[in-house]
Amino acid sequence: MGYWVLRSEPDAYSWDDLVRDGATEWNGVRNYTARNFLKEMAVGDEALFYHSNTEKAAVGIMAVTRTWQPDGDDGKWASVAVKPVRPLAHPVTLAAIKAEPKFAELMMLKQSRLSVSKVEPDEWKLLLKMAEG
DNA sequence: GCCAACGTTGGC
DNA sequence: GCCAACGTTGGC
Repeated sequence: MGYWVLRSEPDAYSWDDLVRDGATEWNGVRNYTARNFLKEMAVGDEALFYHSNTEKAAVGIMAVTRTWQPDGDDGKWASVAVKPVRPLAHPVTLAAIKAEPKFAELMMLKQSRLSVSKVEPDEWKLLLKMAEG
């Protein structure tokens, strides 16, 4: 089971949009590192939906429902299908993540511009604890 | 193949 | 609105 963070500007596509849609194709990623992570995703992997820019907080949990398929015409890019699992009881803000020493190695902090990043299992547990504990 | 210039992104 | 980080592009 893999764990991920998927970032989106809520003005462009938000958690509420995903809940309304019931599922979505996570496409439009145009960064090779992020693309490679999309290709690693397996059905059943879980991902936090992070609202960048205006909100700067993780707000919900998604599940991967289909592995990658080509995105765009040139065959270089990839997208996966996701669905909402549940909202977080308490959104986990970027400030809270930064304040926790155990997240020193968290990829979304170390590579702050990456729209798709990986989460280690122990990091995932702690994130959920902060969100729901 | 290297590296400077440039564009984009995201946080503040 | 600004700036830092970083990926991409283009000239050599």
